[in-house]
Amino acid sequence: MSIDVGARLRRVRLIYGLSQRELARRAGVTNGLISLIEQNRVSPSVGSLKKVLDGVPMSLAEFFTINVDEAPQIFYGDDELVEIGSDDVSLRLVAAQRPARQLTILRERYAPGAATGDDALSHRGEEGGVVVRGRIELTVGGTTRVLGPGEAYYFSSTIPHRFRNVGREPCEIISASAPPTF
Amino acid sequence: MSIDVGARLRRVRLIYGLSQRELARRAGVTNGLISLIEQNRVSPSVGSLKKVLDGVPMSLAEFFTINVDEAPQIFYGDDELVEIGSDDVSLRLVAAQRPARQLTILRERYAPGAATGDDALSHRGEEGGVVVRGRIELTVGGTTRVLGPGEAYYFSSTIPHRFRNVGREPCEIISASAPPTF
DNA sequence: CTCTTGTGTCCATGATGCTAAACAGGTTGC
DNA sequence: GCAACCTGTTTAGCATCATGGACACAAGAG
Repeated sequence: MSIDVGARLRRVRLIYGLSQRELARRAGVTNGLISLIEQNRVSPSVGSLKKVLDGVPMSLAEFFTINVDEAPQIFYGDDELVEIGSDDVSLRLVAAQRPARQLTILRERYAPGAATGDDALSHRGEEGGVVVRGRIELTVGGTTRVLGPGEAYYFSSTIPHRFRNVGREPCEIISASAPPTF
Repeated sequence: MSIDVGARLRRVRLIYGLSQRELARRAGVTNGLISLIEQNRVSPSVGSLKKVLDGVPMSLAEFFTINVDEAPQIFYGDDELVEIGSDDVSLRLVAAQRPARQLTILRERYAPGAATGDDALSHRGEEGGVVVRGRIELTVGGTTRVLGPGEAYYFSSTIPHRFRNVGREPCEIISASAPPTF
């Protein structure tokens, strides 16, 4: 069938946490147009679609390339980590099946209530990590989940993300990112 | 600036050797529309562009992904072949600068008495060719034969081989080999 | 409760895409 | 010569897109 431009746009917009009006403002179009496109009530001109995507920003190539069906796995349960270590050195690999990984490991500790800031982070590369102690609220794109000890995450750093300790005890995470930003 | 949809479409269409009318017929649109799009006199709707590309066929993702700037060179003039041989054995390479070549095509010219060297050649892949002018003595493994114009050869490059011009006039061969060694 | 501010949807109208057909130029064959 | 057929371009008119604004609903603040 035809490409579901509407669903794609809606997904992209929500991943970046924008309302129709906010996206419209950034793109220099009307909110009504965003609404009509997302409902597939119109087939936007390439020019219009480009304007809209410039507000994200995202290229037309990216837009038509992203797979809306199978989103890459973001959250991993305790039992979804792959053990690649030995008896005395346990190495449990996150996103083992994800191709072309390049990781730098960090150890992060969050005080109760601490967060990575009011604005969401967004930068090059990919990052992932494991909660060792405490509980952390992680927002990636439009999805939010509270992770506890043993649970993990892995996502592309270009998707806006934010960490916040919602527990009463310190939270500890073993994380990795690439390419190194520090 | 904006994506040059017109140039992209024209390039795609010509790569596939279609006229505006033929593409229009396959796509179920009018030839006028193809013309207008290629001139960037309109910004086609995504739906229309998809219809057009279905006539190729090509996906929207492909369409926006292809690099329209660096069009691979198709035709090479005599002086556009890169010389990689020596004085008495001239090897002129086709599409030398093209990245990720799968094939090495050479126009070889042997001066009278010239040879590829005292030791026999041996490398990966397969190679073959046709003698265009003169006579060449080709030794492959234990077999030797003299080939004249119109005659050809094909063998696995791992078998030791050697070329030698046994005639009194220059010998010219068009050869091909894969994977590329240059 | 009202008022404000956010969300997404709907509608009339002007802007633009798209079609059908005519047009102009080039090549082939009679 | 000209007729037939190809090529890409242009144009009038109709269909569709895109806008600006109204509308309905929900969540908070006072």
